[in-house]
Amino acid sequence: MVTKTKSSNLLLEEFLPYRLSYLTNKISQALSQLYTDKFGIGHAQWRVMAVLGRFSGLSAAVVAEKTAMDKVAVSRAINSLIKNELLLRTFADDDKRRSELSLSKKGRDTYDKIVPMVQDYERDLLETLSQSEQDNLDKILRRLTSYVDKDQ
Amino acid sequence: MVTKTKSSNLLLEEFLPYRLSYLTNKISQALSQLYTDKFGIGHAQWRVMAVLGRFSGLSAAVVAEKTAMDKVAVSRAINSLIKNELLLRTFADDDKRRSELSLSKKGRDTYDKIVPMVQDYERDLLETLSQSEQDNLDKILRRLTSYVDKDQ
DNA sequence: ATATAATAGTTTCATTCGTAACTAATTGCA
DNA sequence: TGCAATTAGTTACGAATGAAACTATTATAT
Repeated sequence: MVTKTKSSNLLLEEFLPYRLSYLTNKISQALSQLYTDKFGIGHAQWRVMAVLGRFSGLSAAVVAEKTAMDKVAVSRAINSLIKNELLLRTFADDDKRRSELSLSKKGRDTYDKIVPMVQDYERDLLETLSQSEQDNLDKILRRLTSYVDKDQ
Repeated sequence: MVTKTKSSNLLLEEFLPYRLSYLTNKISQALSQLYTDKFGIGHAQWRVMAVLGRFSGLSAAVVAEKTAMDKVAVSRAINSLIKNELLLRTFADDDKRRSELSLSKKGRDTYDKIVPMVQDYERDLLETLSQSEQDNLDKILRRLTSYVDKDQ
Protein backbone atom coordinates (compact mmCIF):
# COMPACT_ATOMS: atom_id res chain seq x y z
CA MET A 1 0.00 0.00 0.00
CA VAL A 2 1.28 3.45 -0.91
CA THR A 3 0.66 6.07 1.73
CA LYS A 4 1.12 9.80 1.74
CA THR A 5 2.86 10.99 4.85
CA LYS A 6 2.49 13.97 7.07
CA SER A 7 5.55 15.55 8.74
CA SER A 8 7.79 17.37 6.25
CA ASN A 9 6.70 17.66 2.68
CA LEU A 10 8.79 18.12 -0.38
CA LEU A 11 7.37 17.63 -3.83
CA LEU A 12 10.28 16.97 -6.12
CA GLU A 13 8.48 17.98 -9.29
CA GLU A 14 7.80 21.46 -7.89
CA PHE A 15 11.21 21.93 -6.32
CA LEU A 16 13.23 24.45 -8.32
CA PRO A 17 16.64 22.78 -7.99
CA TYR A 18 15.19 19.49 -9.13
CA ARG A 19 13.37 21.07 -12.07
CA LEU A 20 16.50 22.86 -13.19
CA SER A 21 18.58 19.77 -12.83
CA TYR A 22 16.12 17.68 -14.81
CA LEU A 23 15.97 20.21 -17.64
CA THR A 24 19.72 20.70 -17.71
CA ASN A 25 20.38 16.97 -17.89
CA LYS A 26 18.00 16.55 -20.77
CA ILE A 27 19.60 19.42 -22.66
CA SER A 28 23.08 18.03 -21.96
CA GLN A 29 22.07 14.65 -23.27
CA ALA A 30 20.60 16.15 -26.42
CA LEU A 31 23.72 18.21 -27.07
CA SER A 32 26.06 15.37 -26.43
CA GLN A 33 24.25 13.37 -29.08
CA LEU A 34 25.46 16.07 -31.44
CA TYR A 35 29.14 15.96 -30.55
CA THR A 36 29.71 12.65 -28.76
CA ASP A 37 27.82 10.42 -31.14
CA LYS A 38 29.06 12.09 -34.30
CA PHE A 39 32.59 13.17 -33.33
CA GLY A 40 33.48 11.12 -30.25
CA ILE A 41 34.00 14.29 -28.24
CA GLY A 42 32.95 14.27 -24.59
CA HIS A 43 31.30 17.04 -22.63
CA ALA A 44 34.47 18.34 -20.96
CA GLN A 45 36.36 18.16 -24.22
CA TRP A 46 33.70 20.08 -26.04
CA ARG A 47 33.74 22.83 -23.46
CA VAL A 48 37.49 23.20 -23.87
CA MET A 49 37.14 23.31 -27.63
CA ALA A 50 34.38 25.86 -27.34
CA VAL A 51 36.52 28.41 -25.51
CA LEU A 52 39.58 27.76 -27.66
CA GLY A 53 37.48 28.08 -30.78
CA ARG A 54 36.65 31.56 -29.60
CA PHE A 55 39.94 32.56 -27.97
CA SER A 56 43.08 30.94 -29.23
CA GLY A 57 46.33 30.75 -27.27
CA LEU A 58 44.85 30.49 -23.78
CA SER A 59 46.59 28.58 -21.00
CA ALA A 60 44.95 25.59 -19.30
CA ALA A 61 44.31 27.72 -16.22
CA VAL A 62 42.42 30.34 -18.21
CA VAL A 63 40.46 27.62 -19.97
CA ALA A 64 39.53 26.26 -16.56
CA GLU A 65 38.32 29.66 -15.48
CA LYS A 66 36.29 30.30 -18.64
CA THR A 67 34.68 26.86 -18.62
CA ALA A 68 34.10 26.75 -14.85
CA MET A 69 35.83 23.36 -14.85
CA ASP A 70 38.51 22.34 -12.40
CA LYS A 71 42.10 22.13 -13.53
CA VAL A 72 42.26 18.32 -13.39
CA ALA A 73 39.29 17.97 -15.69
CA VAL A 74 40.78 20.54 -18.03
CA SER A 75 44.13 18.78 -18.06
CA ARG A 76 42.51 15.50 -18.97
CA ALA A 77 40.32 17.04 -21.63
CA ILE A 78 43.32 18.81 -23.18
CA ASN A 79 45.44 15.69 -23.27
CA SER A 80 42.68 13.67 -24.80
CA LEU A 81 42.06 16.36 -27.43
CA ILE A 82 45.76 16.47 -28.25
CA LYS A 83 45.82 12.71 -28.62
CA ASN A 84 42.94 13.02 -31.04
CA GLU A 85 44.81 15.75 -32.91
CA LEU A 86 42.13 18.34 -32.31
CA LEU A 87 44.36 20.61 -30.21
CA LEU A 88 47.88 22.02 -30.45
CA ARG A 89 49.95 22.87 -27.41
CA THR A 90 53.10 24.94 -27.11
CA PHE A 91 54.59 26.46 -23.99
CA ALA A 92 55.12 30.13 -23.25
CA ASP A 93 58.61 31.54 -23.87
CA ASP A 94 58.51 33.57 -20.68
CA ASP A 95 57.15 30.74 -18.49
CA LYS A 96 57.76 27.18 -19.55
CA ARG A 97 55.00 25.90 -17.28
CA ARG A 98 52.28 27.83 -19.03
CA SER A 99 50.70 26.13 -22.02
CA GLU A 100 49.44 27.98 -25.06
CA LEU A 101 46.57 26.08 -26.56
CA SER A 102 44.86 26.32 -29.88
CA LEU A 103 42.66 24.23 -32.10
CA SER A 104 44.46 22.35 -34.85
CA LYS A 105 43.17 22.53 -38.40
CA LYS A 106 41.20 19.36 -37.71
CA GLY A 107 40.02 20.85 -34.44
CA ARG A 108 38.78 24.00 -36.08
CA ASP A 109 37.03 22.08 -38.83
CA THR A 110 35.29 20.01 -36.19
CA TYR A 111 34.45 23.10 -34.16
CA ASP A 112 33.00 24.74 -37.25
CA LYS A 113 30.76 21.75 -37.78
CA ILE A 114 29.61 21.48 -34.18
CA VAL A 115 28.90 25.14 -33.47
CA PRO A 116 26.02 25.50 -35.95
CA MET A 117 24.46 22.31 -34.66
CA VAL A 118 24.48 23.36 -31.02
CA GLN A 119 23.32 26.83 -32.00
CA ASP A 120 20.44 25.32 -33.92
CA TYR A 121 19.52 23.34 -30.86
CA GLU A 122 19.66 26.45 -28.71
CA ARG A 123 17.52 28.33 -31.20
CA ASP A 124 14.91 25.56 -31.20
CA LEU A 125 14.83 25.68 -27.43
CA LEU A 126 14.48 29.45 -27.33
CA GLU A 127 11.81 29.44 -30.01
CA THR A 128 9.51 27.60 -27.67
CA LEU A 129 9.45 30.91 -25.78
CA SER A 130 8.07 34.27 -26.79
CA GLN A 131 10.54 37.13 -27.15
CA SER A 132 9.52 38.59 -23.81
CA GLU A 133 9.90 35.21 -22.15
CA GLN A 134 13.37 34.95 -23.62
CA ASP A 135 14.18 38.34 -22.17
CA ASN A 136 12.74 37.32 -18.83
CA LEU A 137 14.73 34.12 -18.84
CA ASP A 138 17.91 36.03 -19.50
CA LYS A 139 17.24 38.39 -16.62
CA ILE A 140 16.21 35.58 -14.28
CA LEU A 141 19.31 33.53 -15.05
CA ARG A 142 21.46 36.58 -14.40
CA ARG A 143 19.81 37.09 -11.03
CA LEU A 144 19.99 33.50 -9.95
CA THR A 145 23.55 33.10 -11.16
CA SER A 146 24.72 36.17 -9.36
CA TYR A 147 23.01 34.83 -6.24
CA VAL A 148 24.79 31.49 -6.37
CA ASP A 149 28.05 33.28 -7.11
CA LYS A 150 27.54 35.74 -4.28
CA ASP A 151 30.39 34.62 -2.01
CA GLN A 152 33.14 34.60 -4.59
CA MET B 1 49.31 36.04 -27.85
CA VAL B 2 45.57 35.56 -27.45
CA THR B 3 43.61 36.08 -30.62
CA LYS B 4 39.93 36.23 -31.36
CA THR B 5 39.01 34.11 -34.33
CA LYS B 6 36.62 34.48 -37.19
CA SER B 7 34.78 31.46 -38.60
CA SER B 8 32.18 30.06 -36.23
CA ASN B 9 31.50 31.88 -33.02
CA LEU B 10 30.10 30.54 -29.81
CA LEU B 11 30.27 32.56 -26.65
CA LEU B 12 29.93 30.10 -23.81
CA GLU B 13 28.76 32.66 -21.26
CA GLU B 14 25.79 33.58 -23.46
CA PHE B 15 24.93 30.05 -24.51
CA LEU B 16 21.75 28.94 -22.77
CA PRO B 17 22.72 25.29 -22.16
CA TYR B 18 25.98 26.39 -20.61
CA ARG B 19 24.33 29.02 -18.43
CA LEU B 20 21.75 26.53 -17.19
CA SER B 21 24.37 23.93 -16.53
CA TYR B 22 26.55 26.37 -14.61
CA LEU B 23 23.65 27.54 -12.45
CA THR B 24 22.41 24.02 -11.84
CA ASN B 25 25.84 22.79 -10.78
CA LYS B 26 26.23 25.63 -8.33
CA ILE B 27 22.83 24.95 -6.82
CA SER B 28 23.58 21.22 -6.63
CA GLN B 29 26.83 21.92 -4.85
CA ALA B 30 25.16 24.23 -2.38
CA LEU B 31 22.42 21.69 -1.63
CA SER B 32 24.82 18.84 -1.27
CA GLN B 33 26.66 20.81 1.37
CA LEU B 34 23.42 20.56 3.29
CA TYR B 35 22.94 16.81 3.08
CA THR B 36 26.30 15.35 2.08
CA ASP B 37 28.48 17.27 4.49
CA LYS B 38 26.11 16.98 7.43
CA PHE B 39 24.53 13.57 6.88
CA GLY B 40 26.80 11.76 4.45
CA ILE B 41 23.97 11.38 1.97
CA GLY B 42 24.78 11.68 -1.73
CA HIS B 43 22.72 13.32 -4.43
CA ALA B 44 21.11 10.14 -5.77
CA GLN B 45 20.40 8.94 -2.26
CA TRP B 46 18.76 12.18 -1.32
CA ARG B 47 16.50 12.06 -4.35
CA VAL B 48 15.35 8.59 -3.37
CA MET B 49 14.73 9.70 0.20
CA ALA B 50 12.84 12.73 -1.06
CA VAL B 51 10.23 10.70 -2.94
CA LEU B 52 9.93 8.08 -0.22
CA GLY B 53 9.53 10.80 2.37
CA ARG B 54 6.51 11.92 0.42
CA PHE B 55 5.16 8.57 -0.77
CA SER B 56 5.92 5.50 1.28
CA GLY B 57 5.79 1.95 -0.01
CA LEU B 58 6.86 2.62 -3.59
CA SER B 59 8.82 0.09 -5.63
CA ALA B 60 12.29 0.84 -6.99
CA ALA B 61 10.84 1.20 -10.47
CA VAL B 62 8.35 3.83 -9.36
CA VAL B 63 11.10 5.65 -7.47
CA ALA B 64 13.14 5.64 -10.67
CA GLU B 65 10.24 7.13 -12.57
CA LYS B 66 9.53 9.83 -9.97
CA THR B 67 13.18 10.84 -9.60
CA ALA B 68 13.98 10.62 -13.33
CA MET B 69 16.92 8.43 -12.40
CA ASP B 70 17.77 5.20 -14.14
CA LYS B 71 17.08 1.92 -12.39
CA VAL B 72 20.75 1.12 -11.77
CA ALA B 73 21.34 4.39 -9.98
CA VAL B 74 18.19 3.83 -7.95
CA SER B 75 19.24 0.30 -7.04
CA ARG B 76 22.61 1.53 -5.82
CA ALA B 77 21.12 4.41 -3.89
CA ILE B 78 18.59 2.11 -2.24
CA ASN B 79 21.19 -0.44 -1.19
CA SER B 80 23.43 2.21 0.22
CA LEU B 81 20.54 3.78 2.13
CA ILE B 82 19.58 0.39 3.54
CA LYS B 83 23.17 -0.21 4.62
CA ASN B 84 23.02 3.11 6.42
CA GLU B 85 19.73 2.13 8.00
CA LEU B 86 17.83 5.00 6.48
CA LEU B 87 15.54 2.79 4.42
CA LEU B 88 13.46 -0.34 4.96
CA ARG B 89 12.70 -2.83 2.20
CA THR B 90 10.15 -5.59 2.06
CA PHE B 91 8.87 -7.42 -1.00
CA ALA B 92 5.33 -7.49 -2.31
CA ASP B 93 3.22 -10.53 -1.41
CA ASP B 94 1.74 -10.74 -4.87
CA ASP B 95 5.09 -10.31 -6.69
CA LYS B 96 8.26 -11.26 -4.90
CA ARG B 97 10.39 -9.22 -7.31
CA ARG B 98 8.76 -5.93 -6.44
CA SER B 99 10.25 -4.08 -3.49
CA GLU B 100 8.22 -1.98 -1.09
CA LEU B 101 10.37 0.81 0.22
CA SER B 102 9.94 3.18 3.10
CA LEU B 103 12.05 5.42 5.26
CA SER B 104 13.10 3.94 8.57
CA LYS B 105 12.63 5.93 11.78
CA LYS B 106 16.17 7.19 11.37
CA GLY B 107 15.48 7.90 7.70
CA ARG B 108 12.40 9.93 8.49
CA ASP B 109 14.16 11.88 11.21
CA THR B 110 16.92 12.69 8.76
CA TYR B 111 14.43 13.60 6.06
CA ASP B 112 12.62 15.88 8.48
CA LYS B 113 15.88 17.68 9.17
CA ILE B 114 16.94 18.01 5.56
CA VAL B 115 13.66 19.14 4.04
CA PRO B 116 13.46 22.49 5.85
CA MET B 117 17.09 23.20 4.97
CA VAL B 118 16.65 22.62 1.27
CA GLN B 119 13.36 24.50 1.29
CA ASP B 120 15.08 27.44 2.95
CA TYR B 121 17.69 27.37 0.26
CA GLU B 122 15.02 27.29 -2.43
CA ARG B 123 13.21 30.18 -0.79
CA ASP B 124 16.41 32.25 -0.67
CA LEU B 125 16.96 31.57 -4.34
CA LEU B 126 13.40 32.49 -5.29
CA GLU B 127 13.47 35.62 -3.18
CA THR B 128 16.12 37.06 -5.45
CA LEU B 129 13.26 37.24 -7.96
CA SER B 130 10.11 39.35 -7.93
CA GLN B 131 6.80 37.52 -7.76
CA SER B 132 6.19 38.03 -11.45
CA GLU B 133 9.65 36.78 -12.28
CA GLN B 134 8.94 33.69 -10.21
CA ASP B 135 5.76 33.15 -12.17
CA ASN B 136 7.62 33.66 -15.43
CA LEU B 137 10.30 31.23 -14.39
CA ASP B 138 7.71 28.61 -13.61
CA LYS B 139 6.06 29.05 -16.99
CA ILE B 140 9.40 29.10 -18.83
CA LEU B 141 10.60 25.94 -17.13
CA ARG B 142 7.37 24.21 -18.03
CA ARG B 143 7.76 25.20 -21.66
CA LEU B 144 11.40 24.21 -21.92
CA THR B 145 10.86 20.97 -20.06
CA SER B 146 7.97 19.96 -22.24
CA TYR B 147 10.15 20.74 -25.26
CA VAL B 148 13.00 18.50 -24.12
CA ASP B 149 10.48 15.80 -23.23
CA LYS B 150 8.73 16.10 -26.56
CA ASP B 151 9.62 12.71 -28.03
CA GLN B 152 8.52 10.54 -25.13
C1' DA C 1 72.56 33.81 -4.06
C1' DT C 2 69.67 30.66 -1.88
C1' DA C 3 65.91 28.89 0.47
C1' DT C 4 60.87 29.16 0.65
C1' DA C 5 56.60 29.81 -1.31
C1' DA C 6 53.55 29.93 -5.09
C1' DT C 7 51.96 28.52 -9.63
C1' DA C 8 50.93 25.40 -13.87
C1' DG C 9 49.87 21.30 -14.86
C1' DT C 10 49.94 16.01 -14.20
C1' DT C 11 49.43 11.62 -11.88
C1' DT C 12 47.39 8.55 -8.66
C1' DC C 13 43.86 6.39 -6.36
C1' DA C 14 39.41 5.69 -4.85
C1' DT C 15 34.64 6.52 -5.98
C1' DT C 16 30.91 7.29 -9.14
C1' DC C 17 28.36 6.49 -13.25
C1' DG C 18 26.41 4.41 -17.42
C1' DT C 19 25.64 0.63 -20.42
C1' DA C 20 25.02 -4.03 -21.10
C1' DA C 21 24.58 -8.46 -19.50
C1' DC C 22 22.60 -11.15 -16.03
C1' DT C 23 19.27 -13.58 -12.37
C1' DA C 24 14.90 -14.43 -10.58
C1' DA C 25 10.00 -14.06 -10.76
C1' DT C 26 5.91 -13.47 -13.34
C1' DT C 27 2.92 -13.27 -17.45
C1' DG C 28 1.13 -14.72 -21.86
C1' DC C 29 -0.09 -17.96 -24.87
C1' DA C 30 0.11 -22.27 -27.61
C1' DT D 1 0.79 -27.50 -18.49
C1' DG D 2 4.99 -25.67 -20.27
C1' DC D 3 7.91 -22.63 -22.77
C1' DA D 4 8.94 -17.95 -24.58
C1' DA D 5 8.67 -13.15 -23.48
C1' DT D 6 8.48 -9.50 -20.00
C1' DT D 7 9.49 -7.32 -15.79
C1' DA D 8 12.11 -6.05 -11.26
C1' DG D 9 16.20 -5.50 -9.73
C1' DT D 10 21.41 -6.55 -9.45
C1' DT D 11 26.08 -7.29 -11.08
C1' DA D 12 30.06 -6.46 -13.96
C1' DC D 13 32.99 -3.64 -16.37
C1' DG D 14 34.94 0.31 -18.51
C1' DA D 15 34.89 5.35 -18.61
C1' DA D 16 34.44 9.70 -16.12
C1' DT D 17 35.23 12.36 -11.83
C1' DG D 18 37.25 14.43 -7.62
C1' DA D 19 40.64 15.06 -4.07
C1' DA D 20 45.25 14.89 -2.76
C1' DA D 21 49.90 14.28 -3.69
C1' DC D 22 53.41 15.16 -6.91
C1' DT D 23 56.85 17.46 -10.59
C1' DA D 24 58.67 21.31 -12.71
C1' DT D 25 59.15 26.08 -13.05
C1' DT D 26 58.94 30.76 -11.50
C1' DA D 27 58.48 34.42 -7.92
C1' DT D 28 59.62 36.24 -3.35
C1' DA D 29 62.28 37.33 0.57
C1' DT D 30 66.16 37.55 3.15
